Amino acid sequence: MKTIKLRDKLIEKGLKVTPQRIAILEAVHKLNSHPTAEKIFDFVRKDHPNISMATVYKVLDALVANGLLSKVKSEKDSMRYDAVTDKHHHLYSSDSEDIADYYNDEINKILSDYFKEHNITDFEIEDVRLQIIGKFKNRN
Amino acid sequence: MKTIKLRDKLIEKGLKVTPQRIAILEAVHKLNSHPTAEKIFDFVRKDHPNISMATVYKVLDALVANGLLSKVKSEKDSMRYDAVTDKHHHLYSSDSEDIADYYNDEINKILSDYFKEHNITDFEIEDVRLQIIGKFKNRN
DNA sequence: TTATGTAAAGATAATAATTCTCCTTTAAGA
DNA sequence: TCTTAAAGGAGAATTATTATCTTTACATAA
Ligand SMILES: [Mn+2]
Ligand SMILES: [Mn+2]
Ligand SMILES: [Zn+2]
Ligand SMILES: [Zn+2]
Repeated sequence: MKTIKLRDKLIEKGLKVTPQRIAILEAVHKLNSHPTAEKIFDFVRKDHPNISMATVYKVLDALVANGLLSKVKSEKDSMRYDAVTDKHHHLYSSDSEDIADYYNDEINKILSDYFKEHNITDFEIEDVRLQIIGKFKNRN
Repeated sequence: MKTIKLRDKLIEKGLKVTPQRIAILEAVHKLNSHPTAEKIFDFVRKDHPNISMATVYKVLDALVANGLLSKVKSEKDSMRYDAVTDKHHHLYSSDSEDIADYYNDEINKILSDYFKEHNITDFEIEDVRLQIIGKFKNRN
């Protein structure tokens, strides 16, 4: 995604446009691997050697709160960040920390139709996400 | 679940039977709310005032590794533990830290049938779990 | 039944991830 | 250009978890 686009998204949300925010947004897009805050920090530091870890966390929080990024749960202690904010699911590796995106509108429809007919007692569904656990093949 | 049952499960797995292990297993069963290590510690401490937090973590790890408990991912920093080790899904509250179990064999079959016919490129599925996010109603 | 080896428990330090506090800088609008 | 609120940087603090080291006690066999 173009920097100018990211800039517009920030403005749209009433957030100040700062080099750090642009850099962090770009980093998550470029890394494209559900990076941790640490990974993002290391990447951004190349161009912004004075950026602080606290800034990374504060910016990530703000971007997630405004829907420009999303958070992904992981088995490990650290949070993972995601440039994809559209509805999608995740493939989790059972033997590494790899997480991959999984888009499937067919299954979205199956689930949405199912839960339209079978509602859960005392629970109002807002979103349904799949955690697909398994092994990535052809990795070298 | 009876203490004697828990004792047998430990023996079956070749784990030494200790009062701490029994107490922690019982605690997770009794709390029945996907408790954190801290919550488990507080509960167990009533009967075992000398138990250490390190023991709680070590025992939880051992029990999870041996399939007597399971772990549940959460949005927050801390892990949650689950007495239910059978296949099931989770309802996550979008406005609190509540997590509830959700069993549904019908949907298990739908998903398993679906993925039997539509396999994911370069990925071998081991398990599919639903994260159902929404709001619990009738809570007081 | 007691002795003994080993796995586990307890105390506490260390580490890792995240948040907070406080001060300085800067983006954006007047 | 000036003003000001919002954001960034440095580092301390907090929280969750893990590691290390010593002591205890479960399990088994003499
Ligand atoms: Mn943490
Ligand atoms: Mn941690
Ligand atoms: Zn994703
Ligand atoms: Zn559960």
